[in-house]
Amino acid sequence: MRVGDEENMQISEVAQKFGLTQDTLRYYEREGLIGPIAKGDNGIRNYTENDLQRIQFVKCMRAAGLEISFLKRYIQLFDEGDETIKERREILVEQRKILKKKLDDMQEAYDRLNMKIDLYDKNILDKSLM
Amino acid sequence: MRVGDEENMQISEVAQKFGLTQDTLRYYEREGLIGPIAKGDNGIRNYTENDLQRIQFVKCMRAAGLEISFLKRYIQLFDEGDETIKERREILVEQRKILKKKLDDMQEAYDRLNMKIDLYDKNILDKSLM
DNA sequence: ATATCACTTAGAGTTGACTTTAAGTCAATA
DNA sequence: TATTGACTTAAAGTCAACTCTAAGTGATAT
Repeated sequence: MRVGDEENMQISEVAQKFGLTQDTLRYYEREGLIGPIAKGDNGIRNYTENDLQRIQFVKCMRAAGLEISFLKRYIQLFDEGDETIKERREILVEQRKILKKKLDDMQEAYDRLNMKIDLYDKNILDKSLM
Repeated sequence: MRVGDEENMQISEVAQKFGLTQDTLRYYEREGLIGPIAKGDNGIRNYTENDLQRIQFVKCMRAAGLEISFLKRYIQLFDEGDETIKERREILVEQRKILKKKLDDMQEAYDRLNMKIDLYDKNILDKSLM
């Protein structure tokens, strides 16, 4: 184990923990979604607890389909401090709206799939209808 | 108006009706998701009621993020007739599972956005947390 | 008749989000 | 000491799903 940084993780461990690839983690950093991650004398990334929290946030939002560009903007504002609070709130509300629409669309498709499967189970299929 | 086909629609009308572009409709057809759409003597597509139902199905599923390749496969099986019923049901169940996972991920992100916005409204922001 | 408009095709280009490649450093083990 | 493994970089490549371009046809309006 590396001495003097028992609490920090390196990229392979972080990738493992979140089910992301190392490439993706470096890509997110390049794009300004996380970090910049501090590096040791050897040039190797050392992820802090705070870094991990941001990655968790990004992962959750990406899993929901929020765009890299939005996350980039939000995190940028976040790091700029308190004077951006109003704008941050606004873009969160905007994203929530987009997400809500997608959730509704997906729920509709989900219900439709359920009904469809139900019809398959009951052997009552309309040959003209998908 | 075109004579003898009052009940059918041409591509611009269909595009309008579903909020898709003409390019997308032709692309879906090329990929085997809909049609092949019958064409008049002039070579222009004439969408039937049945075509519209399939487009509606495809649109719903695509809005939920189901892949073109799955839709292509499903529709292919559908057109092959009754001996594919078992397989069709199986792939529907598989897609439902994928969709459920996405719905859950999105619900999680949605809840998180809601909580976040709530904190912004109450002015209780933790400076270290996204 | 000439221009405009809606359509047609094949094929090339775009976008977002990774993912891979090539070439290299460094530390630990056989 | 040599090789293995984990890391580093910049840049090119990939993939899905469109989206656009170029070149053309055929019907209708001026």
